[in-house]
Amino acid sequence: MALNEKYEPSVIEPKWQDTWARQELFSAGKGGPRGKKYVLEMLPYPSGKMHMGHVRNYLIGDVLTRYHRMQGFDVVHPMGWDAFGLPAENAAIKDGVHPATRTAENIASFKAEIRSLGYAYDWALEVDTSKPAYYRWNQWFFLQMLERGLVYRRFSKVNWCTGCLTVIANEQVKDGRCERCDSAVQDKEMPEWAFRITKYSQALLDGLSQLTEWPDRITAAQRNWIGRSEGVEADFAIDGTQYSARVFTTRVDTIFGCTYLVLAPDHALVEKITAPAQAEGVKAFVAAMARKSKTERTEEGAEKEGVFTGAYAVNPFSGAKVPVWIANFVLADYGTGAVMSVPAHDARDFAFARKYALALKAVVTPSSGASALPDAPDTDDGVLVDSGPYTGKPSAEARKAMAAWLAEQKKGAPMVTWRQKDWGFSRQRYWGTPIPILYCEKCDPQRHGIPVPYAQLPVELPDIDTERVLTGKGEPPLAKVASWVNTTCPKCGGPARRETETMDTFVDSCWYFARYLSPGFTEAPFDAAKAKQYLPVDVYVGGPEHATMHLLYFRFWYRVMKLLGLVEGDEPVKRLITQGIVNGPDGRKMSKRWGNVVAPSSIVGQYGADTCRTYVMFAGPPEQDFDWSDKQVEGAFRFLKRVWALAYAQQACAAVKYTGTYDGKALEIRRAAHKCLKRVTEAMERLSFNTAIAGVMECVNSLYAAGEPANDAEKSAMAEAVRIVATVLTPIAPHLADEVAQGYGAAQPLVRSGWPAFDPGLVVDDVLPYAVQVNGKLRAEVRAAATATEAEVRACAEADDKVKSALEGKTLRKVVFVPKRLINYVVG
RNA sequence: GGGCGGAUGGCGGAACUGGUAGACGCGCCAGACUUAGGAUCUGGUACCGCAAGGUGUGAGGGUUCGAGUCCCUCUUCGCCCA
Repeated sequence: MALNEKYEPSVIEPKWQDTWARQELFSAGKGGPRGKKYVLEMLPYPSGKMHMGHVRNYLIGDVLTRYHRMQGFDVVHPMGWDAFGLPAENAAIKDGVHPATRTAENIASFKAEIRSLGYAYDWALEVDTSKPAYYRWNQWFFLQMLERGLVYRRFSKVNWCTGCLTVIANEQVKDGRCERCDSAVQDKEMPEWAFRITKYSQALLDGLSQLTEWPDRITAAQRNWIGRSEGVEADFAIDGTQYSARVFTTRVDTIFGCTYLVLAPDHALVEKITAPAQAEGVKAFVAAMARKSKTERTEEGAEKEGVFTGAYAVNPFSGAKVPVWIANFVLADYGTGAVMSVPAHDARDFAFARKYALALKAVVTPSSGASALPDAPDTDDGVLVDSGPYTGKPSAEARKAMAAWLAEQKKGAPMVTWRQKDWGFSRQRYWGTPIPILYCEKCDPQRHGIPVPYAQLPVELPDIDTERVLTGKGEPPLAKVASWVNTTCPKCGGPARRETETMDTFVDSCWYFARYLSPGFTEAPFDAAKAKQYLPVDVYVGGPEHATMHLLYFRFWYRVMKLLGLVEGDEPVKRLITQGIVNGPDGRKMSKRWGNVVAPSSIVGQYGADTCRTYVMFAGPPEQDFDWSDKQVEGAFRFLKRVWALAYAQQACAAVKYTGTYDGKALEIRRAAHKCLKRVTEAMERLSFNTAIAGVMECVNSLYAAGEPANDAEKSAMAEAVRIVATVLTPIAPHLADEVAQGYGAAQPLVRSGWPAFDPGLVVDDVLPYAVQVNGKLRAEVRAAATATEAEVRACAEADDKVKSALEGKTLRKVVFVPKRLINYVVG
């Protein structure tokens, strides 16, 4: 089919999208000579409109999918919907549209946009997490984990978002505000369900060393988040009482320098040990702290505040009596809720001691020898002084010996504490997975919860009168649906009430990638045989903001799935790519607020999907942020038009049959094409998409420079070159590529024709430029054979006038010769 | 404060294991074709200098025949965590 003179993306793009879909070009499971590749992008929340972040995210996966397909891999590339969640429910509160309706509409329009960009998904694998067929397995996992002690109900201080009216995870709190809606977050005591992720803290930490193909910043973020710290617990008796306070410290070597103790304001001992004279002040302080959230209390810049309790604690090592304080910066739920303060060797203790004029005692001389005291604390390890029998020992040695002594005296023990907490996943909202638990007054008076029998799964969300139930006020929405809440106890057959909380949507995204492989499976969450075949995911593409949430949760879940015999191996994802942010043209984050949002649909409408794709990939390396540039978009469009115009002009070449040899211009054309092929192939392997595109541009430039092909050899070379250009452009600009290839006689989409190998004989030049340096400075450039010896290149170089004059009158000390590159004369 | 990234022309960015810095694109300048063009094609474009030549990858030092690349010190910007 002949090419049109004009490049019209709005005509060819929908045509090829239909063709690919009809031919099921991207369906997985059809085998491949080179094995499998699982390419995955993070499960999107289906908001109505795509933004450029999505475009870039899916593009990286799409380019890899097409490229690997062409290389002969069996590629799985699925897409689905993180369909539960707050936005749809909040919208429902506002306008009364049922979340399911809203979500379905959003999915439809999001999907249409995905299609308009030409993404290569296997839609047969589509998953929607808000469907009972999916979330019943969340419930199944919950019950399995409950049986194994990995789910439990606890009464604890939770982060309560005053805007979303629900509990949110620690990971979702940013600067004391809700990451989603930016409302204030309060501490609230309430019961909640939690996953015992801390049981896997060590495993998750150890597993990071396997993740060699993850960006360092992500593994580092997880390491910090898990926050393993090794130390000891030590008991300080409270003078004159039978109580003792247990402290946790990583620096027991400084314990002889402890000059006071600090308890969390809500520490259980506070009430018991406060001296009557101090009672009033302490009470007021505790009450004031209770009103503040923990992020408020501990965030940077927060003033360190405290009060004296009037009690004294006894140092287990020295017997010294030190005052006991309570302060805002000590939290009851971290470590033991009590710390020994050593102002001479800890920055926070130092600041606090300064403020309240507390004593300071140095017990470690820093290894550098230079002490910062008394203006700043010495926080480095060193050698102990004034520390009884431990005096003279280095810090590390002292820590061991002191821990051993504590254990022996039964006054403490070596201890590892973790920053990571268990994952509370109860949400007081409607649009989520119901937690499969029942409460029966008779069988379960303690309200521990009775698991719903497996046979009764799924516990489906009831249909609701949206306006009545989703009011954004009062008790959890599900509690208002009496017909659903009231049910029968599976044990006694008497009346029971359902749990009205739903699950955090991070549960959904913990295992969706496995569900994709067998989305209709009904016997288990997914078909273990498929999982064995395709997992782990080879390439996972998504935003770095998920470092300590989703990317940690799903690693945890993978280990649970292994425990349940569903998967093999420890880690779900081999290679992680975290794409950079697409900012607005003004360099600010794209946002309605700044009016700098560039909608993908408008770019597709104006220039076509291929231009949008080419630009986004050309703008920079995948992991790097970039600012949108309308001018560069024009540039991408111009390039595609140039490709098109070349293909159109040389169309007649496609029919030329030539079997002779190539020389002169014909050979040059072939060299340009094969060098391009080599360059693009190598760039693809390095995920350097921008330089891959640059390589194609260079080739197209030289094809223009070659001018009109004059004979059959040149015409045949030109046709080959255009076909190669179309082929290597397939991952980036697939519609244009297929249209051009078809114009040049291709009978099938390029994805099926494979990725060609370049001709090694055509990518090496016989004659190369050599740099000639004198003492490392460039003095000339000479041309010599690629195989030239040092003597040959010297002969050429020394014939050059500039080189001659630079060498004149100097003593030649050495000559450095780098084959194919340069020669450097070292003279004195 | 800690961790991780960056810093290269007017701009986005190239430069694989140390080997001709600035590929490719944008912008700009000039020319061609045109009634005209913000269309298209061709050429030029790191900086200083008429030139010869010199200077250049955030700053300073080091290793090396040779450093954007490796080492040390510092400045600064961004992100994440406190």
